[in-house]
Amino acid sequence: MQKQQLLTKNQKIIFDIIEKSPEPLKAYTILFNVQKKGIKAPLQVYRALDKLVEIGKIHKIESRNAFIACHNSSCQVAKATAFSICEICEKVTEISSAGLSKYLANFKDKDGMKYSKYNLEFFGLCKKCR
Amino acid sequence: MQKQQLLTKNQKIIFDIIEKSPEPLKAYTILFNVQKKGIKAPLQVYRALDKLVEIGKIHKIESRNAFIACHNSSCQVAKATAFSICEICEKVTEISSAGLSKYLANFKDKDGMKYSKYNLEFFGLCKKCR
DNA sequence: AGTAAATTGTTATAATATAACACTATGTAA
DNA sequence: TTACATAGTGTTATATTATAACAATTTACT
Repeated sequence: MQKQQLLTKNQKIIFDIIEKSPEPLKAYTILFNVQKKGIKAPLQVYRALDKLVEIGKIHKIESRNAFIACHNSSCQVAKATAFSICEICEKVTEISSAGLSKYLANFKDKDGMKYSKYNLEFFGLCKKCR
Repeated sequence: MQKQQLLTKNQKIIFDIIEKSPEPLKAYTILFNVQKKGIKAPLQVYRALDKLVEIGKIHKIESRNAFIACHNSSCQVAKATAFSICEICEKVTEISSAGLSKYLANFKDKDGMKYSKYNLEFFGLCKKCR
C-alpha cells in the first residue's frame, strides 16, 4: 500500500478515476473526465497510463483498448494477467486463480521455452447476459 | 482446404500477403503492399481482415495490432488462440498445445463459469534473442 | 429473371497513440 | 549547496489504427 504514495500528481488523478470506475476506461474517456483537473492533452494521460501499467496498478485490456485497476493484491507487476470479458455488456473481471496462474507460469512451449509474462482474455457471456 | 476457394478477390489478396509473411502484418502495411493490386482504401483491408479473422484463417495479435495466418490446422474458427511473442525481435509464434487448449477450454472461474473463447499472449525472449 | 445477402468502392472522419522539444521537480552524491 | 542524473510535465503537432455512411456490384439461390 506504500506504492500509492509514490504516484505523482497526474498518475494519481488518472489512477483514481480508473479505480473508481466499475468498467474499463478508454484513454480518451479518461481525458475528457480529467480536463477539469488540468490535464489537457492525450500525452499526459498516456504517460500516466504507461507508468501505472508498468508498476502494475492498472492493466490494459488489449482487445478493448481500455484500462482497469488491478484487483489482485498479489499482482504488483503487470506480468501475469487474466480477464473474463462479457461479449454483450462488456463487463470485465480480473481472474485470480492460483491454479490458472500456476499452470501458465509453468507452461513450456514445444521448444521447452518458458515465458516470464502473459496476458489471457476469456470471452463469453456473463451471468446477467445469458 | 476447401475454405481457400470461398475467399473473395480482396480476401484472397489480403490473405496471401499475410500467409507469405514471416511476421505479423499491420493493416496499413498490408494496405501499402496491395495498392498495386487495386486495393486503395483502409476499409477494403479491414473488411477482408474482419472476415478472415471471423472464419479463422488469420488471427489478430491484440497487443501488437497485427495479423498472422493461422498455422494450426485444427483451428477453423478463431475461438481459442495462444501465441508467444518475443519482446526484442517481435517474432510471433502460434502455440498449439493440446494440454494448454484443453486446460483453458475447461477452465472455470470462481463462479463456475466456462468460457467459449479465449486469447492468450505469452511474452518473453526467443531463442535467438537471449 | 428475381431477390436476398454479402461484398465492393469511395469519401470522409473518428479513435487511438506517439514524436519532439523545452521545461520542472526530485533524489542523490560530491 | 551545488552539481548531476532521472523522472515527470506541458505543449503542439502528427502518426497510426479503425469505422461511418452510402451507392454500386456481385453472388448464390429460387
